[in-house]
Amino acid sequence: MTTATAQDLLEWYDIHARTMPWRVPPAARAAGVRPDPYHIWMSEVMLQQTTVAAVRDYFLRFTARWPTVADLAAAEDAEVMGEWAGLGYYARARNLLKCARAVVSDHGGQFPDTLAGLLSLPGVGPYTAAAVASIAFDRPETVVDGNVERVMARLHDVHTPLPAAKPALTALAAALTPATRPGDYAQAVMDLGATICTPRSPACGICPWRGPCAARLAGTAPELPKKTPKKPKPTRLGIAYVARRSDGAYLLERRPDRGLLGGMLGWPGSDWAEEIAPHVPPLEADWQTLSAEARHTFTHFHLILQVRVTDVGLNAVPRTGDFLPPEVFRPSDLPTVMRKAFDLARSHFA
DNA sequence: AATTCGGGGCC
DNA sequence: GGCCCAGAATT
Repeated sequence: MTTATAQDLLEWYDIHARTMPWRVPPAARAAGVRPDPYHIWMSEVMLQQTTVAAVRDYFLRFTARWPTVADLAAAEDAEVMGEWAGLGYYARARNLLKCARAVVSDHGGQFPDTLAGLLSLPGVGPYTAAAVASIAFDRPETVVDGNVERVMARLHDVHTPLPAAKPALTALAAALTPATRPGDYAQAVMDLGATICTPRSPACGICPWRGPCAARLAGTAPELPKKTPKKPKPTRLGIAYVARRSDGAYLLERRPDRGLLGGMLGWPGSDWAEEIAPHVPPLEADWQTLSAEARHTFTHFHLILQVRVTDVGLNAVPRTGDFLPPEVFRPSDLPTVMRKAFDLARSHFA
């Protein structure tokens, strides 16, 4: 049994590092190229509980539209929320904008370069602060994400279930973090977790840490890390109202900043509960219920959304929401469940 | 310590 | 269907 070292992983990373739009490859980093802290921060926020494949196009659109943190700070809320639509966890988008504005107003447009400074920013927690500090500012901070938890649990054959095991796994990860190339090391562990030490059927035979891995020796790698079982998801019901005006405008409303889909554009409707909640339609009209419902699963419940549609004239006055004309309303600004409802309604209007 | 927050890709 | 994902904020 050998001992796991950061050096062994870095040598693997020098050859096998994945390519990502926000990443500076190890060879370029060695030649002195520094990552843009704005790019690292934005990619890390987008990557929270989100796959690299899902993030890539969003990252490219955001950085093309807002090339600097000052550009982003000057954006309208609705622009940023619309550009984030479909990526999920919309509190991230609200905090992204808050954070950009804080960097401009409180830090002279430069991201703090310490763990504590980064932790003070909205939407930046222990993981993201360590990622930006190590990758963008070359500080020896320890990133602990799902990949690191899995790699450490296997490397040391830890059977304590998550999340209880997190402090122990964090300590094990910290003990391995090197003083030199901490950013490359952080990305190397995550690449290892994403490509070799995967949740199912890990490729232990080609792992740079196959020698020192305790779980490989014990044969327990595929079943680690253990996790406490999660609660079943209930089903909730609701109604969404899609009103189309004769000029092509649609009746939409901005959801409150807190809670589910907070800050996002959506169709007026009932609350979502075990039964259809009592409510008043957003507009007095002849509503038609579509035969198909929109089905959608959120983090903690399934939703079956009944869709009601109507055509109204130019003089229609809504109780709630605003009619957005075609040149203002982009369906891509809608979160996914609202877009599903729109797709059903659109086939009705067509 | 538990819960609330999205969405998609993979079995 | 459930599981996973470069988690953070709230209660």
